[in-house]
Amino acid sequence: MTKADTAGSAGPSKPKGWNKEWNGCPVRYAAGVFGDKWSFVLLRDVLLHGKRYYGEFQRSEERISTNILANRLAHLVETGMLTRHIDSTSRNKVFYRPTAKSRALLPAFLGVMVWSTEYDSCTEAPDSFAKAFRSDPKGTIAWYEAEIDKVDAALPDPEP
Amino acid sequence: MTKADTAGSAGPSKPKGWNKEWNGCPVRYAAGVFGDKWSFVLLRDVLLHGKRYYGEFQRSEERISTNILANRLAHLVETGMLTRHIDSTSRNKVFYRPTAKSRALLPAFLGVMVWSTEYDSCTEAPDSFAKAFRSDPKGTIAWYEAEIDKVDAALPDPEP
DNA sequence: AATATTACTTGCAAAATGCAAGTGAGATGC
DNA sequence: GCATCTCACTTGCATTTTGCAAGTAATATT
Repeated sequence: MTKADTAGSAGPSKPKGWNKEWNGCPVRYAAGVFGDKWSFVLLRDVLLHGKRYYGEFQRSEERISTNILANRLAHLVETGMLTRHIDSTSRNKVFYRPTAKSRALLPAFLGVMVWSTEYDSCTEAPDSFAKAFRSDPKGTIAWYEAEIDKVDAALPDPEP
Repeated sequence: MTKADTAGSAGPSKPKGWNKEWNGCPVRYAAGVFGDKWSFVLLRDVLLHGKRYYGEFQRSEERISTNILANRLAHLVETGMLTRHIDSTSRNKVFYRPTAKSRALLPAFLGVMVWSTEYDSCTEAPDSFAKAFRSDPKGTIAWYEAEIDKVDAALPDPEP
């Protein structure tokens, strides 16, 4: 068994309620896919911060522990939010790419950010962001989509 | 000490990372406020299903256990998403009302629902919902806002 | 006065999380 | 060709959170 095949084979089990019965209702479904702190933060890293490599996620400022990171990445792959690839230029590295499904979350995600900048008194997001999104949501979404495309275009050929 | 004063005084402690350091970044802030299964589902009940009373939340189909329910309601009150009131017509009952802050989440919330209806193959949401939101987001939001107003208008005079 | 409701609280077992220390495959240096 | 390093996880164990069942106190009902 190679290292690349073992991902998600062990470690902590999934959070409660992340089973087949936890869908049907759209809110419940969403909660099952990204309704926990770490999945949410990882999606941010992928969609907004251009992070793709395991090591990049690990180094992000929230300091997720490595077993939870592995578990959540596997969960996001399982739920079709990310795809996992071996870096062809350095076969011991792995990267994760957002899928159409996770990219389709961008509008809602940005909506949440606008809400946060309005209600978090210590927000670090510039006022210009909320302003831009409110005056031209489609344009703002398109800008983020383009950024994602740029990041993915710079990645090596995905191996599997 | 009266019963009405004891809410949130004990029970399980808050989930990790729900402290003062977990803000700044808008995504982290949002995760701190409603980035867990139960808070998310409770907000759905309040914003979309017109639920207001402790007993109503308890009876909703996900069967939240009563200690977690009390804990999450207290958390949502603390974070300014809900206000807690004693029912003046039956002083052993308590209801919770959405604030401007939680109502401001409606657009993002509905965006998430549209996403779910698109990607959950067993979604129970009608196709008409996503269609309506996509063709007229503002109108759809306004409709839900009006529903919330109706529910709140039917409530007894809030006591404290 | 007795019983029922309602909104929680408490105790305990089960599960998830966090941390530190592995492990094994592939890259790198010499 | 072998030691060393990097990288992506895994494992074990202590701590924390969750879930369940059984209270409890205040108010309402009969």
